Amino acid sequence: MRSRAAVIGATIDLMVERGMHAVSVDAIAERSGVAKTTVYRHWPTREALILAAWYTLVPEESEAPTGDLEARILALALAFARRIGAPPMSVLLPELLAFAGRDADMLAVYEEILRVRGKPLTEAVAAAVVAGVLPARTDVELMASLILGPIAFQQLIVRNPVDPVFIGRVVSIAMESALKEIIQQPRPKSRTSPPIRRQ
Amino acid sequence: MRSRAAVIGATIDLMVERGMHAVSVDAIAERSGVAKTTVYRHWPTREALILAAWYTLVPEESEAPTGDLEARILALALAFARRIGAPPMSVLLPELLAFAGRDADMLAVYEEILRVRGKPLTEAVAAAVVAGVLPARTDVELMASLILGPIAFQQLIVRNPVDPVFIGRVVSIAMESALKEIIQQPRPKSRTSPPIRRQ
DNA sequence: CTACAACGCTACTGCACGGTAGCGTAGCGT
DNA sequence: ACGCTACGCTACCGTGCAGTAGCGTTGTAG
Repeated sequence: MRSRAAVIGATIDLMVERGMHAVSVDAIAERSGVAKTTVYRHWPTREALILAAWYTLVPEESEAPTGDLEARILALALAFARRIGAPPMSVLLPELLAFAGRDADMLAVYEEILRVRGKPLTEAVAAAVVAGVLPARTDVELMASLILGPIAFQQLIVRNPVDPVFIGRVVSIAMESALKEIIQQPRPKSRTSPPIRRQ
Repeated sequence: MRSRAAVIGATIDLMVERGMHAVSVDAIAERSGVAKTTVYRHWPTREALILAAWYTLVPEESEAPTGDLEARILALALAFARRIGAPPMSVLLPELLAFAGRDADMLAVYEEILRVRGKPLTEAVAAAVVAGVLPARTDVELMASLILGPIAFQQLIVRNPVDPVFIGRVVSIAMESALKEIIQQPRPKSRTSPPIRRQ
Protein backbone atom coordinates (compact mmCIF):
# COMPACT_ATOMS: atom_id res chain seq x y z
CA MET A 1 0.00 0.00 0.00
CA ARG A 2 2.94 2.33 0.53
CA SER A 3 3.62 2.40 -3.21
CA ARG A 4 0.31 3.88 -4.30
CA ALA A 5 1.17 7.48 -3.57
CA ALA A 6 4.53 7.22 -5.31
CA VAL A 7 2.95 5.75 -8.41
CA ILE A 8 0.16 8.30 -8.57
CA GLY A 9 2.63 11.12 -8.03
CA ALA A 10 4.92 9.90 -10.77
CA THR A 11 1.95 9.49 -13.08
CA ILE A 12 0.87 13.07 -12.58
CA ASP A 13 4.41 14.34 -13.03
CA LEU A 14 4.77 12.47 -16.28
CA MET A 15 1.39 13.59 -17.52
CA VAL A 16 2.44 17.18 -17.00
CA GLU A 17 5.79 16.64 -18.67
CA ARG A 18 4.89 14.50 -21.65
CA GLY A 19 1.12 14.56 -21.97
CA MET A 20 -1.20 11.88 -20.76
CA HIS A 21 -1.18 9.94 -24.02
CA ALA A 22 2.60 9.58 -23.88
CA VAL A 23 2.82 8.20 -20.35
CA SER A 24 3.90 4.57 -20.33
CA VAL A 25 3.69 2.19 -17.41
CA ASP A 26 7.39 1.50 -17.78
CA ALA A 27 8.13 5.20 -17.38
CA ILE A 28 5.85 5.41 -14.36
CA ALA A 29 7.58 2.45 -12.75
CA GLU A 30 11.00 3.90 -13.34
CA ARG A 31 10.10 7.38 -12.14
CA SER A 32 8.33 6.21 -9.02
CA GLY A 33 10.89 3.59 -8.10
CA VAL A 34 8.09 1.05 -7.93
CA ALA A 35 8.31 -2.21 -9.84
CA LYS A 36 6.13 -2.49 -12.89
CA THR A 37 4.52 -5.64 -11.52
CA THR A 38 3.50 -3.79 -8.39
CA VAL A 39 1.84 -1.14 -10.48
CA TYR A 40 -0.28 -3.83 -12.08
CA ARG A 41 -1.06 -5.22 -8.66
CA HIS A 42 -2.87 -2.00 -7.80
CA TRP A 43 -4.48 -1.09 -11.10
CA PRO A 44 -5.64 -3.60 -13.69
CA THR A 45 -4.75 -1.55 -16.74
CA ARG A 46 -2.91 1.56 -17.74
CA GLU A 47 -6.18 3.38 -18.34
CA ALA A 48 -7.37 2.63 -14.81
CA LEU A 49 -4.17 4.07 -13.41
CA ILE A 50 -4.41 7.25 -15.46
CA LEU A 51 -8.01 7.65 -14.37
CA ALA A 52 -7.12 7.12 -10.71
CA ALA A 53 -4.41 9.74 -11.00
CA TRP A 54 -6.93 12.14 -12.45
CA TYR A 55 -9.36 11.63 -9.62
CA THR A 56 -6.72 12.67 -7.12
CA LEU A 57 -6.64 15.99 -8.94
CA VAL A 58 -10.33 16.65 -8.44
CA PRO A 59 -10.28 19.19 -5.61
CA GLU A 60 -12.30 18.84 -2.48
CA GLU A 61 -15.31 21.05 -2.32
CA SER A 62 -13.92 24.06 -0.52
CA GLU A 63 -16.28 26.10 1.61
CA ALA A 64 -17.18 29.43 0.06
CA PRO A 65 -15.25 32.45 1.37
CA THR A 66 -17.21 34.61 3.75
CA GLY A 67 -17.80 38.33 3.81
CA ASP A 68 -19.17 40.86 1.36
CA LEU A 69 -20.95 39.20 -1.52
CA GLU A 70 -19.19 41.21 -4.19
CA ALA A 71 -15.84 40.54 -2.54
CA ARG A 72 -16.76 36.87 -2.44
CA ILE A 73 -17.40 36.82 -6.16
CA LEU A 74 -14.12 38.56 -6.81
CA ALA A 75 -12.25 36.14 -4.56
CA LEU A 76 -13.78 33.19 -6.38
CA ALA A 77 -12.85 34.63 -9.75
CA LEU A 78 -9.29 35.17 -8.59
CA ALA A 79 -9.08 31.64 -7.25
CA PHE A 80 -10.44 30.29 -10.52
CA ALA A 81 -7.83 32.21 -12.50
CA ARG A 82 -5.04 31.11 -10.23
CA ARG A 83 -5.96 27.44 -10.57
CA ILE A 84 -6.26 27.28 -14.33
CA GLY A 85 -3.33 29.61 -14.88
CA ALA A 86 -0.68 27.68 -13.00
CA PRO A 87 0.68 24.15 -13.29
CA PRO A 88 -0.42 21.48 -13.15
CA MET A 89 -3.86 22.54 -14.27
CA SER A 90 -2.71 24.99 -16.93
CA VAL A 91 -1.05 22.06 -18.69
CA LEU A 92 -3.44 19.27 -17.83
CA LEU A 93 -6.76 20.97 -18.41
CA PRO A 94 -6.43 21.23 -22.19
CA GLU A 95 -5.27 17.64 -22.24
CA LEU A 96 -8.26 16.49 -20.24
CA LEU A 97 -10.59 18.60 -22.33
CA ALA A 98 -9.34 16.93 -25.49
CA PHE A 99 -9.83 13.45 -24.08
CA ALA A 100 -13.22 14.28 -22.62
CA GLY A 101 -14.59 14.48 -26.14
CA ARG A 102 -13.57 10.91 -26.86
CA ASP A 103 -13.56 8.98 -23.60
CA ALA A 104 -16.58 8.64 -21.37
CA ASP A 105 -14.51 8.13 -18.22
CA MET A 106 -12.43 11.19 -18.91
CA LEU A 107 -15.58 13.15 -19.55
CA ALA A 108 -16.82 12.14 -16.12
CA VAL A 109 -13.65 13.37 -14.43
CA TYR A 110 -13.76 16.57 -16.40
CA GLU A 111 -17.34 17.31 -15.50
CA GLU A 112 -16.59 16.61 -11.87
CA ILE A 113 -13.76 19.14 -11.89
CA LEU A 114 -15.92 21.60 -13.79
CA ARG A 115 -18.72 21.19 -11.30
CA VAL A 116 -16.56 21.67 -8.21
CA ARG A 117 -14.77 24.65 -9.75
CA GLY A 118 -17.66 26.38 -11.41
CA LYS A 119 -20.46 25.93 -8.93
CA PRO A 120 -19.17 28.15 -6.09
CA LEU A 121 -19.26 31.25 -8.24
CA THR A 122 -22.70 30.47 -9.59
CA GLU A 123 -23.88 29.98 -6.03
CA ALA A 124 -22.31 33.22 -4.88
CA VAL A 125 -24.07 35.10 -7.64
CA ALA A 126 -27.34 33.42 -6.76
CA ALA A 127 -26.81 34.37 -3.12
CA ALA A 128 -26.23 37.96 -4.15
CA VAL A 129 -29.53 37.93 -6.00
CA VAL A 130 -31.35 36.47 -3.02
CA ALA A 131 -29.73 39.00 -0.70
CA GLY A 132 -30.86 41.82 -2.94
CA VAL A 133 -27.33 42.95 -3.78
CA LEU A 134 -28.11 42.14 -7.39
CA PRO A 135 -31.54 42.76 -8.93
CA ALA A 136 -34.13 40.01 -9.08
CA ARG A 137 -34.37 37.96 -12.26
CA THR A 138 -30.65 38.33 -12.85
CA ASP A 139 -29.48 35.46 -15.06
CA VAL A 140 -26.94 33.78 -12.82
CA GLU A 141 -25.71 31.36 -15.48
CA LEU A 142 -25.03 34.22 -17.84
CA MET A 143 -23.34 36.16 -15.05
CA ALA A 144 -21.03 33.23 -14.38
CA SER A 145 -20.17 33.00 -18.07
CA LEU A 146 -19.49 36.72 -18.25
CA ILE A 147 -17.02 36.47 -15.38
CA LEU A 148 -15.35 33.12 -15.94
CA GLY A 149 -15.52 33.31 -19.73
CA PRO A 150 -13.10 36.17 -20.33
CA ILE A 151 -10.73 34.78 -17.69
CA ALA A 152 -10.70 31.30 -19.20
CA PHE A 153 -10.51 32.76 -22.68
CA GLN A 154 -7.39 34.73 -21.86
CA GLN A 155 -5.68 32.03 -19.85
CA LEU A 156 -6.51 28.93 -21.87
CA ILE A 157 -7.33 30.08 -25.38
CA VAL A 158 -5.16 33.15 -25.89
CA ARG A 159 -2.57 31.65 -23.53
CA ASN A 160 -1.98 35.04 -22.04
CA PRO A 161 -1.64 35.06 -18.24
CA VAL A 162 -3.97 37.61 -16.71
CA ASP A 163 -3.20 39.86 -13.78
CA PRO A 164 -5.59 40.50 -10.88
CA VAL A 165 -6.38 43.91 -12.32
CA PHE A 166 -7.89 42.33 -15.40
CA ILE A 167 -10.01 40.05 -13.24
CA GLY A 168 -11.15 42.94 -11.13
CA ARG A 169 -12.25 44.82 -14.20
CA VAL A 170 -14.12 41.83 -15.58
CA VAL A 171 -15.94 41.30 -12.31
CA SER A 172 -16.87 44.93 -11.92
CA ILE A 173 -18.11 45.14 -15.50
CA ALA A 174 -20.34 42.13 -14.92
CA MET A 175 -21.57 43.53 -11.62
CA GLU A 176 -22.36 46.94 -13.07
CA SER A 177 -24.16 45.36 -16.00
CA ALA A 178 -26.21 43.26 -13.64
CA LEU A 179 -27.05 46.29 -11.50
CA LYS A 180 -28.23 48.13 -14.60
CA GLU A 181 -30.52 45.15 -15.21
CA ILE A 182 -29.11 44.22 -18.59
CA ILE A 183 -28.38 40.67 -17.46
CA GLN A 184 -31.96 39.61 -16.93
CA GLN A 185 -33.47 36.25 -17.66
CA PRO A 186 -35.47 36.50 -20.89
CA ARG A 187 -38.21 34.20 -19.60
CA PRO A 188 -38.70 31.92 -16.60
CA LYS A 189 -38.16 28.75 -18.64
CA SER A 190 -36.37 25.75 -17.16
CA ARG A 191 -33.05 27.19 -16.11
CA THR A 192 -32.29 24.27 -13.87
CA SER A 193 -32.10 21.70 -16.65
CA PRO A 194 -28.67 20.11 -17.03
CA PRO A 195 -26.47 21.23 -19.92
CA ILE A 196 -27.05 19.32 -23.12
CA ARG A 197 -24.12 17.22 -24.12
CA ARG A 198 -23.12 17.20 -27.76
CA GLN A 199 -21.28 14.59 -29.88
CA MET B 1 1.04 14.62 -56.80
CA ARG B 2 -2.56 13.44 -57.07
CA SER B 3 -2.24 11.58 -53.79
CA ARG B 4 -1.53 14.57 -51.57
CA ALA B 5 -5.14 15.65 -51.13
CA ALA B 6 -6.31 12.13 -50.34
CA VAL B 7 -3.63 11.70 -47.71
CA ILE B 8 -4.28 15.04 -46.06
CA GLY B 9 -8.00 14.39 -46.06
CA ALA B 10 -7.61 10.98 -44.48
CA THR B 11 -5.26 12.45 -41.90
CA ILE B 12 -7.79 15.05 -40.85
CA ASP B 13 -10.58 12.49 -40.73
CA LEU B 14 -8.55 10.22 -38.52
CA MET B 15 -7.48 13.08 -36.28
CA VAL B 16 -11.12 13.90 -35.69
CA GLU B 17 -12.06 10.30 -35.07
CA ARG B 18 -9.20 9.07 -32.91
CA GLY B 19 -7.25 12.12 -31.83
CA MET B 20 -4.05 13.33 -33.38
CA HIS B 21 -1.79 11.31 -31.09
CA ALA B 22 -3.46 8.08 -32.17
CA VAL B 23 -3.14 8.57 -35.91
CA SER B 24 -0.68 6.13 -37.46
CA VAL B 25 0.80 6.34 -40.91
CA ASP B 26 -0.47 2.85 -41.63
CA ALA B 27 -4.00 3.94 -40.82
CA ILE B 28 -3.64 7.02 -43.01
CA ALA B 29 -2.41 4.90 -45.89
CA GLU B 30 -5.26 2.46 -45.58
CA ARG B 31 -7.94 5.12 -45.21
CA SER B 32 -6.68 7.21 -48.11
CA GLY B 33 -6.00 4.30 -50.43
CA VAL B 34 -2.48 5.60 -50.89
CA ALA B 35 0.50 3.33 -50.38
CA LYS B 36 2.50 3.92 -47.22
CA THR B 37 5.66 4.40 -49.25
CA THR B 38 4.01 7.16 -51.24
CA VAL B 39 3.10 8.93 -48.03
CA TYR B 40 6.77 8.96 -47.11
CA ARG B 41 7.63 10.22 -50.57
CA HIS B 42 5.72 13.41 -49.80
CA TRP B 43 6.46 13.96 -46.14
CA PRO B 44 9.66 12.93 -44.41
CA THR B 45 8.14 11.99 -41.07
CA ARG B 46 4.80 11.43 -39.46
CA GLU B 47 5.12 14.70 -37.58
CA ALA B 48 5.62 16.64 -40.80
CA LEU B 49 2.48 15.10 -42.24
CA ILE B 50 0.37 15.94 -39.21
CA LEU B 51 1.68 19.47 -39.30
CA ALA B 52 0.91 19.82 -43.01
CA ALA B 53 -2.61 18.57 -42.38
CA TRP B 54 -3.02 21.19 -39.69
CA TYR B 55 -1.92 24.00 -41.95
CA THR B 56 -4.66 23.12 -44.41
CA LEU B 57 -7.09 23.83 -41.59
CA VAL B 58 -5.87 27.36 -41.05
CA PRO B 59 -8.61 29.38 -42.73
CA GLU B 60 -7.94 32.04 -45.30
CA GLU B 61 -8.30 35.54 -44.04
CA SER B 62 -11.90 36.27 -44.90
CA GLU B 63 -12.85 39.86 -45.64
CA ALA B 64 -14.82 41.46 -42.86
CA PRO B 65 -18.59 41.61 -43.34
CA THR B 66 -19.87 45.00 -44.33
CA GLY B 67 -22.70 47.07 -42.93
CA ASP B 68 -23.58 48.45 -39.56
CA LEU B 69 -20.68 48.22 -37.15
CA GLU B 70 -22.69 46.66 -34.36
CA ALA B 71 -24.19 44.16 -36.79
CA ARG B 72 -20.70 43.41 -38.01
CA ILE B 73 -19.54 42.60 -34.50
CA LEU B 74 -22.55 40.39 -33.97
CA ALA B 75 -21.95 38.60 -37.26
CA LEU B 76 -18.33 37.97 -36.34
CA ALA B 77 -19.30 36.63 -32.94
CA LEU B 78 -21.84 34.30 -34.54
CA ALA B 79 -19.28 33.09 -37.07
CA PHE B 80 -16.77 32.50 -34.28
CA ALA B 81 -19.29 30.46 -32.33
CA ARG B 82 -20.28 28.46 -35.38
CA ARG B 83 -16.67 27.54 -36.18
CA ILE B 84 -15.60 26.41 -32.74
CA GLY B 85 -18.93 24.75 -32.01
CA ALA B 86 -19.06 22.38 -34.97
CA PRO B 87 -16.75 19.64 -36.21
CA PRO B 88 -13.99 19.47 -37.09
CA MET B 89 -12.89 22.41 -34.96
CA SER B 90 -14.96 21.54 -31.92
CA VAL B 91 -13.01 18.30 -31.69
CA LEU B 92 -9.63 19.40 -32.97
CA LEU B 93 -9.24 22.67 -31.15
CA PRO B 94 -8.83 21.17 -27.66
CA GLU B 95 -6.45 18.65 -29.15
CA LEU B 96 -4.36 21.36 -30.76
CA LEU B 97 -4.50 23.45 -27.63
CA ALA B 98 -3.10 20.60 -25.58
CA PHE B 99 -0.24 20.03 -28.00
CA ALA B 100 0.52 23.72 -28.35
CA GLY B 101 1.78 23.70 -24.79
CA ARG B 102 4.37 21.08 -25.59
CA ASP B 103 5.31 21.38 -29.25
CA ALA B 104 6.69 24.56 -30.78
CA ASP B 105 5.41 23.73 -34.27
CA MET B 106 1.92 23.06 -32.98
CA LEU B 107 2.04 26.30 -31.06
CA ALA B 108 2.82 28.11 -34.31
CA VAL B 109 -0.19 26.58 -36.07
CA TYR B 110 -2.39 27.34 -33.12
CA GLU B 111 -1.35 30.95 -32.93
CA GLU B 112 -1.91 31.31 -36.64
CA ILE B 113 -5.46 30.03 -36.31
CA LEU B 114 -6.01 32.20 -33.26
CA ARG B 115 -4.75 35.24 -35.09
CA VAL B 116 -6.88 34.75 -38.18
CA ARG B 117 -9.97 33.98 -36.12
CA GLY B 118 -9.58 36.53 -33.38
CA LYS B 119 -8.31 39.55 -35.23
CA PRO B 120 -11.42 40.42 -37.28
CA LEU B 121 -13.52 41.05 -34.21
CA THR B 122 -10.81 43.10 -32.55
CA GLU B 123 -10.54 45.14 -35.72
CA ALA B 124 -14.29 45.61 -35.94
CA VAL B 125 -14.37 46.90 -32.38
CA ALA B 126 -11.47 49.23 -33.12
CA ALA B 127 -13.29 50.48 -36.21
CA ALA B 128 -16.37 51.14 -34.10
CA VAL B 129 -14.26 53.23 -31.76
CA VAL B 130 -12.73 55.18 -34.63
CA ALA B 131 -16.15 55.74 -36.17
CA GLY B 132 -17.46 57.09 -32.90
CA VAL B 133 -20.02 54.33 -32.46
CA LEU B 134 -18.20 53.37 -29.29
CA PRO B 135 -16.64 55.92 -26.96
CA ALA B 136 -12.98 56.85 -27.27
CA ARG B 137 -10.48 55.06 -25.07
CA THR B 138 -12.58 51.89 -25.14
CA ASP B 139 -10.34 48.94 -24.38
CA VAL B 140 -10.72 46.91 -27.55
CA GLU B 141 -8.79 43.90 -26.25
CA LEU B 142 -11.01 43.73 -23.21
CA MET B 143 -14.08 44.11 -25.38
CA ALA B 144 -12.98 41.19 -27.52
CA SER B 145 -12.46 39.07 -24.42
CA LEU B 146 -15.87 40.04 -23.07
CA ILE B 147 -17.53 38.88 -26.30
CA LEU B 148 -15.46 35.86 -27.32
CA GLY B 149 -14.76 34.74 -23.77
CA PRO B 150 -18.27 33.76 -22.70
CA ILE B 151 -18.87 32.12 -26.08
CA ALA B 152 -15.68 30.08 -25.95
CA PHE B 153 -16.29 29.31 -22.30
CA GLN B 154 -19.70 27.84 -22.99
CA GLN B 155 -18.74 25.98 -26.15
CA LEU B 156 -15.31 24.64 -25.23
CA ILE B 157 -15.11 24.56 -21.45
CA VAL B 158 -18.67 23.89 -20.34
CA ARG B 159 -19.25 21.93 -23.57
CA ASN B 160 -22.68 23.43 -23.84
CA PRO B 161 -23.66 24.51 -27.36
CA VAL B 162 -24.92 28.07 -27.35
CA ASP B 163 -27.78 29.41 -29.40
CA PRO B 164 -27.70 32.69 -31.32
CA VAL B 165 -29.83 34.30 -28.63
CA PHE B 166 -27.09 33.79 -26.08
CA ILE B 167 -24.56 35.34 -28.42
CA GLY B 168 -26.82 38.28 -29.09
CA ARG B 169 -27.19 38.91 -25.39
CA VAL B 170 -23.44 38.68 -24.80
CA VAL B 171 -22.72 41.13 -27.60
CA SER B 172 -25.36 43.60 -26.48
CA ILE B 173 -24.16 43.45 -22.88
CA ALA B 174 -20.63 44.22 -24.01
CA MET B 175 -21.83 47.01 -26.27
CA GLU B 176 -23.96 48.61 -23.58
CA SER B 177 -21.14 48.40 -21.10
CA ALA B 178 -18.81 50.06 -23.58
CA LEU B 179 -21.33 52.79 -24.28
CA LYS B 180 -21.60 53.47 -20.54
CA GLU B 181 -17.83 53.88 -20.59
CA ILE B 182 -17.07 51.13 -18.13
CA ILE B 183 -14.74 49.39 -20.58
CA GLN B 184 -12.12 52.09 -20.70
CA GLN B 185 -8.39 51.66 -20.94
CA PRO B 186 -6.87 52.28 -17.51
CA ARG B 187 -3.81 54.02 -18.95
CA PRO B 188 -2.28 54.45 -22.39
CA LYS B 189 0.47 51.92 -21.75
CA SER B 190 1.70 49.62 -24.53
CA ARG B 191 -1.47 47.86 -25.61
CA THR B 192 0.05 46.76 -28.92
CA SER B 193 2.67 44.49 -27.37
CA PRO B 194 2.25 40.83 -28.26
CA PRO B 195 0.84 38.48 -25.61
CA ILE B 196 3.44 37.06 -23.31
CA ARG B 197 3.97 33.39 -23.82
CA ARG B 198 4.31 31.25 -20.77
CA GLN B 199 6.02 27.87 -20.23
C1' DC C 1 8.42 4.75 -78.89
C1' DT C 2 10.76 6.53 -75.07
C1' DA C 3 11.78 8.51 -70.88
C1' DC C 4 10.47 10.19 -66.67
C1' DA C 5 7.54 11.20 -62.74
C1' DA C 6 4.33 9.37 -59.63
C1' DC C 7 2.64 5.61 -57.50
C1' DG C 8 1.66 0.54 -55.69
C1' DC C 9 3.16 -3.61 -53.24
C1' DT C 10 5.60 -6.78 -50.38
C1' DA C 11 8.73 -7.42 -47.09
C1' DC C 12 11.64 -6.10 -43.63
C1' DT C 13 14.14 -3.89 -39.27
C1' DG C 14 14.00 -1.98 -34.86
C1' DC C 15 11.79 -0.52 -31.03
C1' DA C 16 8.55 0.80 -27.51
C1' DC C 17 4.89 -0.61 -25.07
C1' DG C 18 0.92 -3.28 -22.52
C1' DG C 19 0.52 -6.99 -19.87
C1' DT C 20 1.96 -11.63 -17.65
C1' DA C 21 4.66 -15.49 -15.29
C1' DG C 22 7.46 -17.04 -11.87
C1' DC C 23 10.17 -16.56 -8.12
C1' DG C 24 12.39 -14.34 -4.31
C1' DT C 25 12.27 -11.20 -0.12
C1' DA C 26 11.46 -7.69 3.62
C1' DG C 27 8.42 -6.32 7.23
C1' DC C 28 5.03 -7.09 10.65
C1' DG C 29 1.60 -8.78 13.71
C1' DT C 30 0.58 -12.95 16.60
C1' DA D 1 8.58 -19.51 14.60
C1' DC D 2 4.78 -18.75 11.52
C1' DG D 3 2.17 -16.84 7.96
C1' DC D 4 0.50 -13.10 5.48
C1' DT D 5 0.81 -8.85 2.78
C1' DA D 6 3.22 -5.96 -0.05
C1' DC D 7 6.74 -5.54 -2.92
C1' DG D 8 11.11 -6.29 -6.18
C1' DC D 9 13.28 -8.44 -10.18
C1' DT D 10 14.08 -10.73 -14.49
C1' DA D 11 12.33 -12.50 -18.32
C1' DC D 12 9.08 -13.02 -21.65
C1' DC D 13 5.06 -12.61 -25.37
C1' DG D 14 2.55 -10.20 -28.73
C1' DT D 15 1.55 -6.22 -31.13
C1' DG D 16 1.52 -1.97 -33.26
C1' DC D 17 4.16 1.37 -35.24
C1' DA D 18 7.89 4.49 -37.67
C1' DG D 19 10.60 4.25 -41.36
C1' DT D 20 13.26 1.78 -45.35
C1' DA D 21 14.56 -1.30 -49.45
C1' DG D 22 13.62 -3.05 -53.67
C1' DC D 23 11.01 -3.77 -57.53
C1' DG D 24 7.10 -3.47 -60.53
C1' DT D 25 3.40 -0.51 -62.78
C1' DT D 26 0.89 3.35 -64.92
C1' DG D 27 0.23 7.66 -67.04
C1' DT D 28 1.85 11.18 -69.80
C1' DA D 29 4.60 14.51 -72.37
C1' DG D 30 7.89 14.85 -76.16
